[in-house]
Amino acid sequence: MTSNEIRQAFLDFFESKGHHIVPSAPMVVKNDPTLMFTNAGMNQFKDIFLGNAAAPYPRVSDAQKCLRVSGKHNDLEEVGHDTYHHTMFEMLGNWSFGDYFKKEAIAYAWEFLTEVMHIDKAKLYVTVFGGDERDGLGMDTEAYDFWKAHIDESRILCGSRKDNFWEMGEQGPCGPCSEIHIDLRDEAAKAQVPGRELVNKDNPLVIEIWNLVFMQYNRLANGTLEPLKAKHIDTGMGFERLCMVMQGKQSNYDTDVFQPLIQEIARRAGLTYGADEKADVAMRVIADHLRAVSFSIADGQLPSNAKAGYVIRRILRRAVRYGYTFLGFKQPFIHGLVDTLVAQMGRQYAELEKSRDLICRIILEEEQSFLKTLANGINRFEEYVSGEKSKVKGENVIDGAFAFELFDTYGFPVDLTQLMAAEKGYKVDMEGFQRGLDEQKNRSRAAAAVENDDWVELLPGVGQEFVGYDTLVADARIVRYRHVKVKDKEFYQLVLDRTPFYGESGGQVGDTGVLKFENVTLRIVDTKKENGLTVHIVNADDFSRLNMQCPMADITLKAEVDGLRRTAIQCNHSATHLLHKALRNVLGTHVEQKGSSVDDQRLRFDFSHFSKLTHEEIREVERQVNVDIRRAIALEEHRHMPIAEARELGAMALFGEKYGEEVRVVKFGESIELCGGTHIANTGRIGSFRIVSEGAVAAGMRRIEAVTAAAAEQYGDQMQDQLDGIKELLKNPKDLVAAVQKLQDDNAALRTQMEQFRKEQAAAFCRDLGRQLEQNPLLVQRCDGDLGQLKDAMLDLRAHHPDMAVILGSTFGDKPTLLVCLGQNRVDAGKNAGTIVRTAGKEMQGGGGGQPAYATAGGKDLGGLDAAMRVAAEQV
RNA sequence: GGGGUAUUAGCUCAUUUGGUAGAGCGUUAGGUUCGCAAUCUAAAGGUAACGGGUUCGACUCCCGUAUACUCCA
Repeated sequence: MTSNEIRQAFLDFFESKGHHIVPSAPMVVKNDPTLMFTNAGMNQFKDIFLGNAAAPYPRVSDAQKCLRVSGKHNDLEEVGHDTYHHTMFEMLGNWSFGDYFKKEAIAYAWEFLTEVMHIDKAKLYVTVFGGDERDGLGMDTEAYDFWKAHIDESRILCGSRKDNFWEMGEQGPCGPCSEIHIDLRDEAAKAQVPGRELVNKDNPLVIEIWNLVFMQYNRLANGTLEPLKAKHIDTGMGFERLCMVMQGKQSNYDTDVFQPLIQEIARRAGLTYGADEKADVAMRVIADHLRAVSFSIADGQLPSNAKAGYVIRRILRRAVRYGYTFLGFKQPFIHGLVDTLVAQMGRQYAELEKSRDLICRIILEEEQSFLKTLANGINRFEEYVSGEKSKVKGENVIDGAFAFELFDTYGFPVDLTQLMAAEKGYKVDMEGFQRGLDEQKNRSRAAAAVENDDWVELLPGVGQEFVGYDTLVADARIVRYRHVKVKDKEFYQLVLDRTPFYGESGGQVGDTGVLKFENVTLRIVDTKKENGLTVHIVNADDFSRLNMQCPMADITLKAEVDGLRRTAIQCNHSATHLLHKALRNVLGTHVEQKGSSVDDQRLRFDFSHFSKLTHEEIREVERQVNVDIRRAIALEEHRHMPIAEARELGAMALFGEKYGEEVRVVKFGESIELCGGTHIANTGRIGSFRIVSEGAVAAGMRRIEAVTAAAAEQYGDQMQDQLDGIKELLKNPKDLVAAVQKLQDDNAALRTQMEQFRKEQAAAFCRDLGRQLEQNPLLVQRCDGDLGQLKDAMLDLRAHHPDMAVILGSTFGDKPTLLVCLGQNRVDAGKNAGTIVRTAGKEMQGGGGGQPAYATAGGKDLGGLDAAMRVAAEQV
């Protein structure tokens, strides 16, 4: 079976068992501060497990793209060196939300593996939770008994809490789990060591393929467990591993998921996969990382210098580095592999196919930039080795601090430093390097310390409702709150049962406003969304005042959104939709939203497009948006439309966004988008729209910033004021541009004339001094003039009068300046203009310095200038 | 979020206790050539990112801001 057939068989199987098949959620996670990327199949259902959202279907199944590169699961450095670690992989899963439980989950898994995949039962082992004293839990006998019906008891093993008790985090839903393992070894190996002794022992051929999690407890903040009312099933099967089993391979990388990529890499490198271990590792690394990076870009996460974007950049760089070192790719090559990947997976993941061009360009640009970083590092390394520093220590040792500087500041991988050092017979002081790295880590950890107290539940089990589409004021009760401390700043986070406040999401900023209770006003400084919860961030002092006054569980507060600010935000958000449509009209339908940020000041819109917008294009886009504003189109909003119907309507969906089965559709005339944000009731209220800037963000990506309403007027006013100011200065000419042009031309001509005049003056001055110097090589004189000009004159004179000594005193403003210039013969005789001006400068309460032949000094006392000149004259 | 580095001519980069801002490429003009490439000669091109401070004097030292790069979280 091909990998695509296997994936389809899985989905078909669970569909036949009454499961609803949902698409993979984006790999890049939004609205969850604890997670940057989807790292497990259950991520997109986290809201449901936490009880923040209702399940759309009782039974669901999918193939989810996942990325494990940061946090708890960080497999990055393992990838390539073995046969089964990946950054990006697919997780096949089936879920039951309060529907079926252990019995069916076990039966389905067994049926799929043995009757659909026809895997030999003699190769399979299962594990169940063996109990844990600390939690006071006994063995999961339920699971054990259900398994007994399918498999011989000698193949059921009991596992520890580490392997067989699954938890999402410190707190929250959790439960025992049951894993299915497969023994892929040959008969001889099996005869030597029985498979059951190798389960969960990191043997690459006795591996876990499926984990069935039985969520039945909730872990409280104090560590104790309470039973869940609704029990859930959460399963995850490694797709690449299943492919390996089904295709009779011993490595994930030998399946058709990776082989097309690996073969293409081998072809381009002129090598054969399997011939050399180091080259093989490199090829696996590149194949894996290409997938991770391409899918991330398709999901809208570009490589960048911070956070999630930086993780993606690092993955790509690791691939470039392996190709560079072990496969001899000194030029960008990874972008050339995108077509192979699209051919392999583009059918299952349409976003990949659609973003092919963008992915190619961005990877190419990143490769070029990293190769530059490498070249830069190599230069620095060569400089260091050829310089003195490395020889001071006597030994051929590269200072650890230097290796760390290369790595930390210039991004040069330390293993490359080691490699280059070895070629020159040097060693790198790795202990010193590690010290630097440790210090860095400690600094970061100390700075990142955030203290989150536990949630205080006031109204357990009470849900929350967002009413902000329809009203800006609502009565609300506090469901729970917690104290948060970030670097000496204290806040409280509140969850309300009803709220008009929009939590930051989809690029729209959170609302601000107040909560009122009797004579107490709580300022809400920001509103955020966390795992589907709207969290209100409240000033700590305000909250303490309220807290002291009354029992908070009983009171009802009045929640009021800052209406003016919200209106400004809504104008910008609605205008963003109009802009999106206008851009597609003017530039073409290749234009797609790649990022959007809307607040009360301005809107920012990133989109795919490959060249700079011309002035005319910008004007046309602006014009179309303003026409839509003048048409005063009423907002047409569908809050709960089935996604299929929305697509039918032609609504624009964004890749990288997670959509449920029911979506909200926001329609202004021909602009139809899936959007959860808040909007103005009628485009007419936007008033006016101006584009403020247009520029590049990355290869193939442009950014527009614009303003609307009052801000647009203000922008126009500023421009007009500037223009009026210029006009007035130029006495209101008929043609302003021509007038400015003339002004510039005149100015240039005058400057040339002035320069000419100055040169002549300086030349005359020089001639004059020259004549005097022929009479007497010592010249002491007061003069006025530009210091720079005098300098040029002096240096010119020096060339012709090796015996000269010129001392000039001048005043600039109310400050005296002394200038001493000596001919070469005097310098050779040991005279030093620098020391002379320094001593002479004291006469006018100043100091100075310079070079032996030419020096200046300044002072504060104008009256001392003559004395200073006299002192200098005595010393030349 | 924290640390480090950088920002100098259109581009790539030099400039050491703070004391005369330069090079290569590119541009322009001229020479050589029927013309082009090539080459020679010359010229133009600078608010040293921005804003403060220290100093007689700041590209250089200090503080702040912006942008980019980079490492850590």
